[in-house]
Amino acid sequence: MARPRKPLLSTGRIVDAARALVDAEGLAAVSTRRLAAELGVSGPSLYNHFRTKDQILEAVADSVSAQVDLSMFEPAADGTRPGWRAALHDWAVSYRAALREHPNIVPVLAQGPGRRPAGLRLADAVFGAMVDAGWPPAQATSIGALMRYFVMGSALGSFAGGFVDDEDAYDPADYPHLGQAHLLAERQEQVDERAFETGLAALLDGLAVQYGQLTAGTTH
Amino acid sequence: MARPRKPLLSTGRIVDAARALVDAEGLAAVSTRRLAAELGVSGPSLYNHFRTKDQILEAVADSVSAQVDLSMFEPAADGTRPGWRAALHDWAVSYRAALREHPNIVPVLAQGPGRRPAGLRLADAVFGAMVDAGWPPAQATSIGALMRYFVMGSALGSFAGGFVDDEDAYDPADYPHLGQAHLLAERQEQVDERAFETGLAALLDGLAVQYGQLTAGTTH
DNA sequence: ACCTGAACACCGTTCAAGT
DNA sequence: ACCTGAACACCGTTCAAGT
Repeated sequence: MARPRKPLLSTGRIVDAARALVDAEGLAAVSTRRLAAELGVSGPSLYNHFRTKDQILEAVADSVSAQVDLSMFEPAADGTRPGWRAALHDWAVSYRAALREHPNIVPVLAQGPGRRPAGLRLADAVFGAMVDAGWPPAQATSIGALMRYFVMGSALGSFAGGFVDDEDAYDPADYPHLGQAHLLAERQEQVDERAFETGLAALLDGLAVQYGQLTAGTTH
Repeated sequence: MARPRKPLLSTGRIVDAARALVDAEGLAAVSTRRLAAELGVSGPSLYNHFRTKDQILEAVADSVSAQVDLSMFEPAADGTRPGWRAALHDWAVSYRAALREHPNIVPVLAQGPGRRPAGLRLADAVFGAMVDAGWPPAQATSIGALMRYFVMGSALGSFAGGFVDDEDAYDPADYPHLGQAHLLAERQEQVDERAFETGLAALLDGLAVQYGQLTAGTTH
């Protein structure tokens, strides 16, 4: 067949298949030929729907950004809003959870929103909410950036999983304090979860101090 | 020539050339053939010194980890030590500075220390210093992890540089708060620097609160 | 031990040809 | 408009052959 009466492919089908492949086998497993085979077509067919392979991966990244809950930045039905601290906390948790469901695409996401709509919506929501809460624009920008650093860093790779699960790798003569490091790998999830919550709480506590100084500065 | 009397290659020369290539043209530009050409040999020659291309990149990553200053975790000549907060601050600044000199290798570094000696030395130093400062081991682990999240996230990609430098990309109807976002790209360095310092200060302030509660708990 | 060229099984992308 | 196979210029890696 050369051209079917109904298109075999669509951008949506390609993105779904690419995301499944990335999740199952990693970024390196995604080749245009492999992805096309998964979709039952030949490799060059994809180029009718995307200009490059990179744009397919960008679309996968954006589909993951789109999963992040942003509702905490909107006023509730009764017109009230959660405080900026609570909103920021819940957003960071949702953000990290979305990335951890698709960890292999995080390096692509980490390149910034660029022109990806879901990434831009996310940046718009957090910046707008911080400004509305009384943060000066420059500080609101910093908050968007530093939260991103922390969430991306925590999702990019497991801290605990970065250590090999082999006691012999940690010679006490070379690394006197890593005697238990080989245990990290098996408690990966707990270790990373706890570090994330600890860091997030510290970050928000520290920002609250700065916010207090801000208000103090305004009053006199 | 088949085999020269003096080896043409060494692991050191290969790593230096690979790091230069990564810095100049990015990870994607590193192919075994290209790297070999840069070194004046044929592609397969590299396999006499490294088992895979990935191991070459790991070695480059470790050579960057080795640049991170760890001296703030050691006792000074007079036996005194900086406090854990000051040490952590200076370490984070040095860590980020080292990564920002070689941003293209950060995704490799972000996979964790694995068996890379400089990466393990770094993890050993910060964990040991936190325990010596009185943090319980589990919390010292969290601190190592959360500092890594933040530094890696801040080095992995510029926040500001992630936005395109094109006013038309930010339709006010879609992104009501991103009217100035196109200006971020040109102030990239300042914006990221400021966000990093703001976040680092917040993180350390927040940890200081937790440290205070720790001591309070011990006394009664 | 350390280099070479040839070879294998892949890549991303372009393009003319088909309907 | 949307698919195909053929082709181009690449990949990482293996291996027998050379000294």
